[in-house]
Parts: sequence; structure tokens; C-alpha cells
Amino acid sequence: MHDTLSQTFAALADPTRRAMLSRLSKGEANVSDLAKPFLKEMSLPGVTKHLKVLEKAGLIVKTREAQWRPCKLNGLPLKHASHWMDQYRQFWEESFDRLDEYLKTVTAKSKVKGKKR
Amino acid sequence: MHDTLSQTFAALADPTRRAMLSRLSKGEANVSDLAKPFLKEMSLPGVTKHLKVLEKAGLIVKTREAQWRPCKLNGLPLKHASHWMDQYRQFWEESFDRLDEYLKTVTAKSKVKGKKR
DNA sequence: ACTCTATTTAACTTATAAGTTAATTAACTC
DNA sequence: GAGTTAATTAACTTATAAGTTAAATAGAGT
Repeated sequence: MHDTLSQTFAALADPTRRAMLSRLSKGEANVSDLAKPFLKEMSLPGVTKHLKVLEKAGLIVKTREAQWRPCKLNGLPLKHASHWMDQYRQFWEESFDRLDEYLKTVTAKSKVKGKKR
Repeated sequence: MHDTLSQTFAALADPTRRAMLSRLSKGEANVSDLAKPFLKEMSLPGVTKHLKVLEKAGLIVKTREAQWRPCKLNGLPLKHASHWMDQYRQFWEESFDRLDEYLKTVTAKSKVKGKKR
């Protein structure tokens, strides 16, 4: 699937990539900076691949500076993802449960009323 | 990767599954209800598999009612995902760009100052 | 028990993701 | 131009995801 939202979520569905974004939220970093915390678990080309996924998803922007490739975070895809999630906010906010409970109570009461109590 | 956040994002990284969640945000639905919009593009077992992914990610809860399996949306994983994203909010909100611009201006000015203008 | 509807499981294929090592490109330094 | 550092590409392996068809299970209704 190559729709934008799917690409964004797919890119976020990996702890290594999320850690890279977290690092970038503290400021620009080049590839070897970003790789450093992972080189015990992973090869450098492995890191490059993760960065490619993030770049294709538009979550990072890679520029050129001599032999380095400074990367910076781009929030736009996160904005879209976050807005998509907002439509479900009622399903995790406490007020929803309360409203739900309230509506159930009301419905129950009107049923009793309908029975000419 | 079987960490919770990865599972959530992976489950969301598919338009069919997101459409199913959207349907469930309008109320409970059983498997065939959920399947209906996709049966031109996909077989029923295909649908079942998508629902399993959503269920394992905790995004839906499946119950039993005779031969039907009513599903309902569970917002908790979305809550966690949304909170995770919040740490990046500054990267998509306009105020960030402004702060960024402001800081650049300040820096530029102090450089001039440093030159004993 | 037979049958119909709803849903899942099994077994399989194909595509994609995630990782590797080895080789290559790019830009710098001496 | 030889060597060094930074990063990527190529070629490959292995694991997982996404889909299929065919068979099986679950629960009614007759």
C-alpha cells in the first residue's frame, strides 16, 4: 500500500525508526550519529535502510554537507496521522465512557416509562 | 517486533483496516457487516485476517452472540499512539516554525552585535 | 439429523520487509 | 593520487504479511 497514511504508520511501526525520530527531535544529526546507538545490534546498511523508509514516508529530510548527510525531522506526516487519530478521540477519553453509561441509563429509564410504570 | 506501539502502528498501516475502524466508530458490527464493503476486492478469510491483526493489536474486541461475532472499537491503543505523537507536536504546529524563525533572527542579530557594529 | 448462515482454520503462494556482507561512490586530507 | 571517513548500493537470505481456495467449526432453524 502506498497511500500516505499507510506509509506513515508503517514507518512508525518499528522501534528503531521511532528511536531515530526521537533522536532527531533533539536536533539535526547525520547518518553515523543516528546509527551509533544501534551499531551493536545492526549494521550500517541496516541503518541506511531504516532512514530510507523514514525519508520515503517524508518523516525526515536528508540534506548534503560534504560527505555527511544531515537529517532533520519533518512533522507534517505526523500532523496528518495525528489528525486522523483525532476522529477516535472519543473512544479513549473518559468522558466518552461516562456519556455511554449515561445514555444507557436514559434508555433503560424510558423503557420503564414506556411500560406505564 | 511485538512491542505494543509497533503493533498498533502496524495495524493502522493498512487502508482496509483503517476503514474497518472507521466503520466501527459508528457502532458495533459483526464480521460480515465489516466485510461487506470489501468483498469485491477481497475474500472473507482475507477479512478475518485483517480483523485478527486489529484484535491482536487490541484495537477491536470481538465477542460472541450466537453465530455472530460482534466487534467493537477499543480506543486504548490509539490513546497510547496519540500520546506518543504528542511529543512531536511542536514539529507540526505553526508556532514551532515561528519560534524557529525567531531564533534564527536573534542569532543573526547577535552575530552582527558580536562584530561590534 | 439436515441444512443454512456465519466465521474460522489449514495449507499454500507471492510479495515485501528486514537484515546481512561485500563492493562502490563521494568528498575530504595529506 | 593514495588513503580515510561517510554513506550508499548490490546481491542475497530469511521472516513475515497479505492474499488465495478448500475444508472445518459453530450455532440456529426445520
